Amino acid sequence: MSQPHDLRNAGLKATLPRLKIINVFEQSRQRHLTAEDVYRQLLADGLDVGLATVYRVLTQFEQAGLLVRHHFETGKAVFELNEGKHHDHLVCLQCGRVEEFYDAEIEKRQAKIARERGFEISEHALYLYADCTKPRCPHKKSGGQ
Amino acid sequence: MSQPHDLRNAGLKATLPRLKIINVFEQSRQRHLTAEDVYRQLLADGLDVGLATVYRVLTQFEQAGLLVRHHFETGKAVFELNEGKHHDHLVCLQCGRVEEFYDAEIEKRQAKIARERGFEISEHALYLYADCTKPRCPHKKSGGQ
DNA sequence: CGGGACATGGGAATCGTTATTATAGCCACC
DNA sequence: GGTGGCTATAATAACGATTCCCATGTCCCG
Repeated sequence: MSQPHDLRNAGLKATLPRLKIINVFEQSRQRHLTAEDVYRQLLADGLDVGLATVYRVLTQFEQAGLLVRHHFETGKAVFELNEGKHHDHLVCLQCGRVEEFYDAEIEKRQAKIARERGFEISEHALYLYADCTKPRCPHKKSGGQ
Repeated sequence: MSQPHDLRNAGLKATLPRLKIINVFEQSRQRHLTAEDVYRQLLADGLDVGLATVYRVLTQFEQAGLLVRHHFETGKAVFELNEGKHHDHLVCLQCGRVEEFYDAEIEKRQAKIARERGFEISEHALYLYADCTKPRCPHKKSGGQ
């Protein structure tokens, strides 16, 4: 589990809510969590935290580079631990699970397209939405935490 | 401009708000409009329409396949006419304008990635977010119409 | 043209998220 | 180890985007 040290390195005080929030991500079997997910998990763990604090801390963690924020297509934001290696997302519309992938050729062509139009890519988001209707859909929609 | 017939084909009554909303998209020089954009344009055109109606109709049009909805990263939805040809989006973070592009190689590799993992892509979204800090940023944030 | 079904408008409600503010917790310094 | 000062927190209000609700208006088949 995360050490106070991690937070200090990120320029953040090691408060209980912050430590617990990092912990939720490290313990969760779902990589991608909404603010609401994190909030409910904290309450379930017996920590009486405010929803506003969860939002504030998630944003701070994103700015500190500890988390990455995604918007998928629902309109609600989801967060995942930032492990340094960029990847894109394949979202299964049947079970809601998210698979990650990386394709160097796609990355290369994205950069080329932007360059041709006189832009510097600052970030990008590639989401594939798929139906895995086959019986062997690898994931079940878990009831979650 | 759109005919009542178009709407009837889509299974929708040809009401004045609906006809006008289609018209706003056909007349606008901005391809991508928010519900608010459409609403303000209708008021400017002298049609006393309700915002709720705009949202309702945009959703109906999306379901009928007349419009496509995107979420970019702002959280607000934008709509564009569905002209049948798929494309991806390059979003300028400076001026808010959207450029469209299509890259066959990227499309091919997306399909391949999904296939390798046993998925059928039902739709996908590729957004490149860019800073065009150069003085020659090709678009100014227009006040609209 | 008239009746019935459906669409509309207006405002209130909802949802996700952010701002506000008085109180509580963290930690550098002693 | 205590304590001051500064920052983080909880609670709630505010917020913008979107949806719901329902009395009224509009469309269209006959």
